[in-house]
Amino acid sequence: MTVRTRFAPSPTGYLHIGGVRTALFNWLYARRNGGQFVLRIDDTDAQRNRAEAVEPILDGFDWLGLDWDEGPTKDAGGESFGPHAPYYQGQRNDKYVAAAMKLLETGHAYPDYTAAADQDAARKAADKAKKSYVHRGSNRDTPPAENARLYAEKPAPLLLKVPEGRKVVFDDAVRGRVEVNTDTIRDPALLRAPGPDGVCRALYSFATVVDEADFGITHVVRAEEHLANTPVQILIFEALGASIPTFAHIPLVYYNGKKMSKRDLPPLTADEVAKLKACGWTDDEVKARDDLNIATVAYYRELGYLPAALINYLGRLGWSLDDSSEFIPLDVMVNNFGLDRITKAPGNLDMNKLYWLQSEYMKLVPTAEKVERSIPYLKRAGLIGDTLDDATRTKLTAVIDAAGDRIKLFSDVLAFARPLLVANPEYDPKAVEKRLHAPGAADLLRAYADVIRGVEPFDAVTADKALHDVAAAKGIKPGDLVHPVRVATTGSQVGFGLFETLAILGKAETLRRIDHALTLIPV
RNA sequence: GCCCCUAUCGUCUAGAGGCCUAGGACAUGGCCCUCUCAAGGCCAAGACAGGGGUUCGAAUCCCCUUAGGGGUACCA
Repeated sequence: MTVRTRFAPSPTGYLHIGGVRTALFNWLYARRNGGQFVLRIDDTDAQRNRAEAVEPILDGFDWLGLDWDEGPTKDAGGESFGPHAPYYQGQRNDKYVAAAMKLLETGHAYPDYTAAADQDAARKAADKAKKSYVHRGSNRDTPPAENARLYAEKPAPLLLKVPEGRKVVFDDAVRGRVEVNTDTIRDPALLRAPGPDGVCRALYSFATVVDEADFGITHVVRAEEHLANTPVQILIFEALGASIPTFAHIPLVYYNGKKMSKRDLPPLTADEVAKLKACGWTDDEVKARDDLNIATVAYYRELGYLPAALINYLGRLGWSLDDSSEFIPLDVMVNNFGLDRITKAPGNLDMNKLYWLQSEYMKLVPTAEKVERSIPYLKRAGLIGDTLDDATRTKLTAVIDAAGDRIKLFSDVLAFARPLLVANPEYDPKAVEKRLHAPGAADLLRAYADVIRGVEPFDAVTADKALHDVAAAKGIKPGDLVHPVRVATTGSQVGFGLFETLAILGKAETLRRIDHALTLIPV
């Protein structure tokens, strides 16, 4: 039997990284075993079924490279592809109703006419007696034929008749054996009472089981929050006469020891906001994007993380390859993935470690590719137009090459490229104060300018030699000259190698900038 | 309340009775390299939640306690 896994997000308008990890495990397991990975949209909460809510999810998967074999089409227009279409639960209600009617006829389900008030009272009474409330509906013991007649006449919530005095046992692929007594399981609602449109809509647990059976899902890998309703679902599988998939409940992803709820997530740091603004974002734009937090894929994408780094990090969170591997490229992960090495305890999102992995992956990206991938960020920042002319591309390539490992995120390219791409650098007042207003700085700059005027050819090596010559002649350490020259030509105290910087600027521009910097120094 | 799950350095984890004086990684601290910033090299500090058992022997098995978490809907 081929392995078939699935991921079933609710359309909320953004893609949560906890969900991505669950999806990744499903995807990995399917790919490892030559099976299929199915994407299903759980929109039984009908009103929210809008393309705009689904799009960020599909878009995110696309960016991450997690491809699905069956499911909604990428345009998020509401269409599906695959042998079991549609893959939107909102479009599958007739199937759920049909399955429920079968259960009604076979006596596995019954309508419940219990008044809400009576149910509440019973619940409160049980609570008072320190017992768990296990709901059993009004028509539980009515003959099936009678119930079917009643239901046709007067539809009500349709409940599953949970067998009494039994144990539901299953072997969870990560938790191990789980046993639950059916006497502690309430009769769950399968179908709601008719809505305003007269339709009886399926509840999540029922819809999911019907779909799992219909899609032929063999392995249900999902978040731990679903562990508790697994016994109920197994009972539904049994009533349906469907084969029961293997379950694997993976622990949640926490942040600072807590579930990642929006209010506990940190706001964007000043550094992150600065990076976005360097990429051309306005304060209002940043504020308007309330999905920009560490729990969403959008955050990583906008700041310029590599999908490969996020995937590695998320895959390694709660799963390990062995006792020492941290850097695990996707192909290695695919070839070695198994449900048996998933941890049982929740894991905390560690931004430091993710960032470290990001830098490791970034080191491996060839310069030409870095250039290509930086283009959207540079465009947004207005540093380049719609097309990248050859001269700028050459300059940009040189910048990215010279910046090397300093570029951790694609948004970092801006900090290195801007001073060199722009007509005049912005002078950081602190840098000017410290390096240009230092005693003797102007003389040193003039001395250096005088020397390089005659240097031919002008490149990193000759610029370096010229600086050392000047330093030696003046009897100072090279560093004492490097600093003022750096600030004079880039406006900043930090950057990659000074001589690479000067080479990229060229002799004429270097001299022009030094001249300009001299005007900033009071006589 | 009731049902269920979980528990190793700050964090992610290795560990399935003796290979454990508990290994690796991120983060942290120190030193080296160095024109700044990165990168790199070396070193350091840092954990089996607590208590009972079982056993010749327990991080590993059992029980209790404690602490977290999930569920308890005509939500998903």
